[in-house]
Amino acid sequence: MSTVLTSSERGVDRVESVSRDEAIYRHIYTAIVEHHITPGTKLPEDALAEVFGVSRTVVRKVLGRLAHEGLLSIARNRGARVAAPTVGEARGIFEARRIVECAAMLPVAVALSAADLRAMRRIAAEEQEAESAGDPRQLIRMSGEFHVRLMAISANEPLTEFLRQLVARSSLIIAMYSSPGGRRQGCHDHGALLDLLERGDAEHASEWMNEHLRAVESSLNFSDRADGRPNLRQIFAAIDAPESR
Amino acid sequence: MSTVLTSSERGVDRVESVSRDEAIYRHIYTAIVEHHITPGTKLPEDALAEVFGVSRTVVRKVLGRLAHEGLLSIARNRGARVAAPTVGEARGIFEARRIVECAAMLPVAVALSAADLRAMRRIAAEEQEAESAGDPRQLIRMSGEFHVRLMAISANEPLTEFLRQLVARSSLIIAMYSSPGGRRQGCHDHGALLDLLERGDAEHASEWMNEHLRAVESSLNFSDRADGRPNLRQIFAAIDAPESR
DNA sequence: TTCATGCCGATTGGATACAATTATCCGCGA
DNA sequence: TCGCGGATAATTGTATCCAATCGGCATGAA
Repeated sequence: MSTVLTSSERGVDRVESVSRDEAIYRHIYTAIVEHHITPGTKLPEDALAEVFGVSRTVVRKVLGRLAHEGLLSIARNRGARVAAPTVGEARGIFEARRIVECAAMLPVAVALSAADLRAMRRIAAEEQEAESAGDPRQLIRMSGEFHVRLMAISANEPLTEFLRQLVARSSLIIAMYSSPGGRRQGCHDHGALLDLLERGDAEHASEWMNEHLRAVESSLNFSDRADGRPNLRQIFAAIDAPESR
Repeated sequence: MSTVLTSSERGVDRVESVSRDEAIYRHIYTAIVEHHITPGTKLPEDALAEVFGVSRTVVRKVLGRLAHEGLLSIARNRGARVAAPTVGEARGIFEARRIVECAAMLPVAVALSAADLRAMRRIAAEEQEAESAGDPRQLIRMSGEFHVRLMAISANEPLTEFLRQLVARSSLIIAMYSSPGGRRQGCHDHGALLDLLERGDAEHASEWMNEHLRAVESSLNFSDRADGRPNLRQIFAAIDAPESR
């Protein structure tokens, strides 16, 4: 536990230009987005500082950034926790994605080059591979990558950055609300969207995206755990009946 | 210069619940957005710490937040400066606003209540007052307020927060590129948009917003100063001709 | 048994000290 | 006179220290 990661384990020496802050940021970011740590998990400054071999100062900077992106929630004097979006927040995030991603299909279709299309098809293929291989972690990574890279084709930096945050938070939402029995959220083939864009049919691409995001959202199970803390009254109302029988 | 602001000057004691960080953040934020400090101005940690009567630690935290919102640019070991968006960045920001604000007109029109409409009309009226009074600072504040509050009606927190950042950065852009001779950017009457929304005509509201934002953008003068540093070649190419004449 | 209260350990917030990097200014040489 | 180093001052980056706050636990009373 007290072992300090080597620089290769931290992935620092691979690209020398990446600062130490950035490397630590990516570590925690990836751990959250890829479900290595679950919503609600506490992230004590001391422990992180020890793990990464730095002082709390730099850890706090990184935590502040992650909190600003909505991946952590920091309560004063109570430290940082992996964010646990409420149902309301989750709905808001998906609504924002629908508005932004659908509207962006027009500029994306306009800017789409042959090279872009090739790169996107490659990502879609890797996504399919991950699905057949039953690798949910890789699947969620490539699915997010697909949406963000698609937006990046619009060459609009603010929108792309915003969507990156929304996609990351979507991953949190999936960690919290994905129903075990529900079908995989990646089952929709992103290739169909690329076909539409290749034809320059931004109109239908936008509609496709809208339905896609709605499908992902409705595959989630928002009813189990109520907003905020669990709704004890509702839970025990259901349990009492069998006992009294 | 070395005078520490009193708590009333900092606006802290008005609302006791606002933390010190937040108060300092708002001070700097307002100073930037309302053009009290111009793009490119350096903000040394020491000086700010002295002015606000805190240590560099808290100043640094606030600066980091502002940088993350795109209002400051921080270069390593070179400190923070008020951001100076390039022409490309400026275009990207306005494009993002068009995409987001136009698409949001539908949910806004759906959610619009009578109280919302009243509040928005009040803001539009204050905007008009500021314009007739020739108070550009108040005008830019109310214009930004109008757009953000309008988005807030959609009750979508991520989108509203994103737009708040875009509007703040738009203020920076106006500070850099507004042509002195050009007509005031607030000349478009926001009341017309409210009329459309009152009728529930989201379609035309969206079109109106699109044209409005294009009008604001085209009232700017992007040709004078080129991207990044001044394009010397272009400048001297224009100057050489008269000399050789 | 259960709830309230007070103390103690643990963790975070903020300030200061020190290290590292950069910018500036001055002198030197071409 | 202009350009080029080099030394120094200024500013930022990081670590550590101390104070403040919170949560947990034990104790005691109802």
